[in-house]
Amino acid sequence: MAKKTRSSPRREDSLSRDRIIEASVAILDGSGEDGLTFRALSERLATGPGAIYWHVPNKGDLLTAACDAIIARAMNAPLVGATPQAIIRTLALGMFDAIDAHPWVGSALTRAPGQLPMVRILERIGRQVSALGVPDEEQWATVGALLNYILGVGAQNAANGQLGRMRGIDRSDFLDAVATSWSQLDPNAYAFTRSMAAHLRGHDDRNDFIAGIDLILSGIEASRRL
Amino acid sequence: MAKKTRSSPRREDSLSRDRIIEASVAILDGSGEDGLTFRALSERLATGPGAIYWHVPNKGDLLTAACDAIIARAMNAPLVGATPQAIIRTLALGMFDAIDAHPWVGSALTRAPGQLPMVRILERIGRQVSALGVPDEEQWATVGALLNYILGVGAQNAANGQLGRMRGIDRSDFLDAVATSWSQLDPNAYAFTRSMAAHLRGHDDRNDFIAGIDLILSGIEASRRL
DNA sequence: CATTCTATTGGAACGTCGTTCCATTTATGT
DNA sequence: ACATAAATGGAACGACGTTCCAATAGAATG
Repeated sequence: MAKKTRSSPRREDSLSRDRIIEASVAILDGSGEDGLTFRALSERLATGPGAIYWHVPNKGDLLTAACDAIIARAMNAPLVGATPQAIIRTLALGMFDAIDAHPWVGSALTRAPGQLPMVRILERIGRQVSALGVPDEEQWATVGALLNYILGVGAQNAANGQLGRMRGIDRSDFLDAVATSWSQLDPNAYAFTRSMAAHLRGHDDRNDFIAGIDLILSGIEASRRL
Repeated sequence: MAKKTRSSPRREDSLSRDRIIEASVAILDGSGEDGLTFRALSERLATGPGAIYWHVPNKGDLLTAACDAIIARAMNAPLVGATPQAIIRTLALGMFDAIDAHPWVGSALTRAPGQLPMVRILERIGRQVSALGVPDEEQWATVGALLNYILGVGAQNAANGQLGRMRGIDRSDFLDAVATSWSQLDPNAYAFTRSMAAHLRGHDDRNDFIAGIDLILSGIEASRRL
């Protein structure tokens, strides 16, 4: 890769970081994480791997950049919300929907700690936590609770999609298979897990996700009242 | 790979699933996720890749099995706790410490959704949530909040360790580098993140982690009182 | 004890990946 | 028009997960 210089492209059909990222997102959406290879990318862009490396340092950075393109879109959506709580809920749902539409974002996020995509989310949520009146010394832990919960659900959704794809079945069939295997566990050793198997079938991911957010929000409120 | 039959080994130095998993854990601890290859494993066990495949179906399953060995140890530790809350705190800290000692477990966990290692954690936490008096229909979301938070922190710790290793620096130096890059962000667009940069240096991961657990626990309590 | 059979072994080989290298092409500045 | 530098694209490298298969070693059989 090299430093950037020129402002206007030298050729009409020239390569650019943005075109590469755009193509990467398309491949990731269409073929999942494993589908993104420099060879697939070369073919789609009608070029060779070497040309791509002129614009992008390595695959990890490319994945992070593709992830950031999605996150930036999700976090720049206009926020209509009366209270900080309402805005946090909207932000969280925005993340959920973004990862639901682009499952690879879930795992890409966890591989880029402290980098741009994560910082975007941290900032948006942090401001609302601050607006909530959480004292300075508790803000990190509070934002961390929300952020890590969102990341945890996202990573889980990503993994479900990935495993399902590998076995050639869709997400709900995969969850069904998990529910079946849970219901065959030892009744004594895994009583709780067995009781959850029923709930796992046909539950609403999104509802359960936002219920978790509400739980944390009410924890924040409870702590604030002490 | 093949089906299991024999009970006693045919040779003294014979291969076995357990010996392979044990060696995998050693390699993962010593060289991180990328260090675990069938070639490295072959060398350590003084055999060839083909022999390993007789006992293990593929790399993914091997990683999950290695992960499960760590999780099983952590979740079978004796639990002394007066209240369900205290037990949940102990379990969560056990997970934190296990991932801190074996960072690769953090990312291995997210790649095995609904499988044995996750189920172990789900069961242990679920029982305490149940003991807490959370109504049946809220148990899934409640356990999910705790579990996903733990997973999120774990994945984050794993990623920090992995990125640090790649750059040849240790964890605290890596966090320091992140803090530096945060403090150079635009003051208007990233005011909150900048204010967190200071906290990031020299904070106690473990304390912040348990503070998040307490936040969720108090949210559970608050919801229960409604 | 000799022989057969089958579970296991270990190393060679295949296809794919990320990445590097480099000869070639294209636009710019003189 | 020519020299220079930016940008391209395809060949090649080393490492990986996995498959294949000829060789072994203990168990079972006679």
